[in-house]
Amino acid sequence: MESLTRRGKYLRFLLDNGEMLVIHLRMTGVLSMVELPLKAEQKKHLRLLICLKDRACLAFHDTRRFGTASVLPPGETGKYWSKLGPEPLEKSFNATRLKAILNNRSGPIKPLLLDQRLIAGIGNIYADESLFAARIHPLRPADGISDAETAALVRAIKATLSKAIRLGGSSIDTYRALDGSQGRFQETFQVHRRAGEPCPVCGGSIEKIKVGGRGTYFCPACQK
DNA sequence: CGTTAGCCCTGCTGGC
DNA sequence: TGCCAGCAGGGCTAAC
Repeated sequence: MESLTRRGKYLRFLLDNGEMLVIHLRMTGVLSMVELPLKAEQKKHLRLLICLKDRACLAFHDTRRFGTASVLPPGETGKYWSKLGPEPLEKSFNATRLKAILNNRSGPIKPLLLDQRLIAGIGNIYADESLFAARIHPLRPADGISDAETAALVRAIKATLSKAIRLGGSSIDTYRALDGSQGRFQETFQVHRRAGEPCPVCGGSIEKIKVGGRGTYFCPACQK
């Protein structure tokens, strides 16, 4: 293997022969190192097994089978990503950039944050937490968000994603790191999956609604 | 073109 | 206590 990179939510393994293995874990996908022979439990929900040397293998397990893995031929490793929006942690993702994305869009802000063609890599958890940090209601029309709020939202997205990465991600359900360890970002959720619990800022009750078909958690007092 | 609804899938949860 | 409907969600497609 030449290199392992990430673009949005896609893992990209560039192989020696120029092909690219692309893996998307979706919600329940897990990568781990296993050793042959596999135990019965390791065979359950196994989707892909890549054996390297000796008896060491990279295993891709996925209970819900939403995850994907595919191999791109050498000539097609570039255009695959052309539809994805900017990386939110890059310097070039700033208030000006986000403003341009939200401009002239009358729909609610939250589904736009989840649209990978507009911004790459923000999932449902991180959209909820970012909007809370920026004090923006998830149903706010995107083109009605002020310059100051747009700047706050950029800061919130960067801070939320950075913190989640630092804490190893969110192990709500099945997510584990390669070594099997759990992420700890879920311990710091402010609003996500906390319906009925008190808001950490104002003490009011956190509400849950559906936005764009996704469970959405927010504080109706803090987020306007 | 923008927006929305439905589908895929299985394990867990909540309500009775 | 046991059962089962409903929920969870990223990305794709279809429909409007």
